[in-house]
Amino acid sequence: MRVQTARTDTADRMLDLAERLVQTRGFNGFSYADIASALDVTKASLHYHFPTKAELGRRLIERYSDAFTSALVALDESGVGALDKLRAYVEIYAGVLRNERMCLCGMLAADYATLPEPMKSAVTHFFEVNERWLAAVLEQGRVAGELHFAGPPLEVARLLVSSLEGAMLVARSFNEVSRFQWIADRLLTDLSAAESVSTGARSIENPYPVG
Amino acid sequence: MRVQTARTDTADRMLDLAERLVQTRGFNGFSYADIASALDVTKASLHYHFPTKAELGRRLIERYSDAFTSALVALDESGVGALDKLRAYVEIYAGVLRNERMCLCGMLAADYATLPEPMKSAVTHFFEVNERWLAAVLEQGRVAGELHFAGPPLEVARLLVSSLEGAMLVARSFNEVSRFQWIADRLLTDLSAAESVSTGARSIENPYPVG
DNA sequence: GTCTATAGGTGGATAGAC
DNA sequence: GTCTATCCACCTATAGAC
Repeated sequence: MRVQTARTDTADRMLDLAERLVQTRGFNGFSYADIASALDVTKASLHYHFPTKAELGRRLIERYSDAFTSALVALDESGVGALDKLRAYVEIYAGVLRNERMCLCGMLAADYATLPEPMKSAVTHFFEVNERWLAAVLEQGRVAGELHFAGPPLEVARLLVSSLEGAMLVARSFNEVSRFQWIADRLLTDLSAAESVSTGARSIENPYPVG
Repeated sequence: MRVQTARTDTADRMLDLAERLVQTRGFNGFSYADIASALDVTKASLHYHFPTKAELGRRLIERYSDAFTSALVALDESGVGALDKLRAYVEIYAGVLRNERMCLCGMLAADYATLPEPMKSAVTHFFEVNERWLAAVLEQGRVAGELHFAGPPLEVARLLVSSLEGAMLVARSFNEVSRFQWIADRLLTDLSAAESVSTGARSIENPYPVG
């Protein structure tokens, strides 16, 4: 059993940069040359670790999805209430946006038609995992009397995922994180109040700086 | 004053196809060669009408934005109520999605970081126009007692634009228009009911088949 | 207004030395 | 595991004939 010598493995650094490039420029908006020059390695070295761009893309989603899932599991094990879970969930998105990025899978959803098949199914799987987790949280909150909404939790969960992804997409164009924050706050307010009573100043803390 | 001879001008056909390619594959997901081969012309001919890809992109947004604005003006002049305006607005989006496309400017928002400057400002302008129009409709509906929401209309308008864009983005990945329709219906229901009472089957008619 | 031809560059990807 | 060198397909864009 051998621990990696380098603090950050080369392949990981490649993935880190590739991830940022996809999240900012899209899957068709960067090249192996971009990564190679930034990391001071050759394209050939990149191809050693990631034979094809399709494979690189697949690995990116895999890693991103796993990290996301871990964060959601950690939230479940934290024992906090449903509303706080939703706040933390929103904060993950906000952290991504603060780094001037779009959600990896939200970005890939835009590029969807041009993606190789393995990446396509990984993208939709990401959304489904998120929707299922949110649906469970919503149900938990409804049972606890903490959240109020009509209809199936999964349907509300889908509204949340779509709205947050869209809010990131648009807010990033304006380079205004506040655009995202206001929308996210309003979505949560509408769920936590018995009737639609969302006015005044809302703010959310900052516990999950991510990505 | 001379009417174009051809039923559809060549430049228009080029724009039509380029628009579809951007809406399905993104601005970095197609080439002049794609358009040329599909229309049976040469790349050089394309460059005659649209010297650079940046100029082609700018013209695409211009045309799309103008068509959208015309549709909104027509709605204003139709004299229908605020809720029906919102329904028609949603139906424009639904029509785009049914053609297996993403909103042009929603797609370009994903490609934003890679766009030439003139395209960037045209994209954000599109969103602002939509938000302003929606804010006016929301205010109209609130005054008429037809819509119920708290806070500034512009804030709710931004929620609507972002949520609809996100719903298109995600629904297109699943190739499920119904995902979009459920979310859009729920958004409108939440605005039209005094309290959040959205259950059961909702449906919306189909008056604006669009691009 | 459309064509042929091509420039000049970059894309993803591979062979083979070290 | 990283390099040099290279392939070939494709990219945006232009020159100049018709």
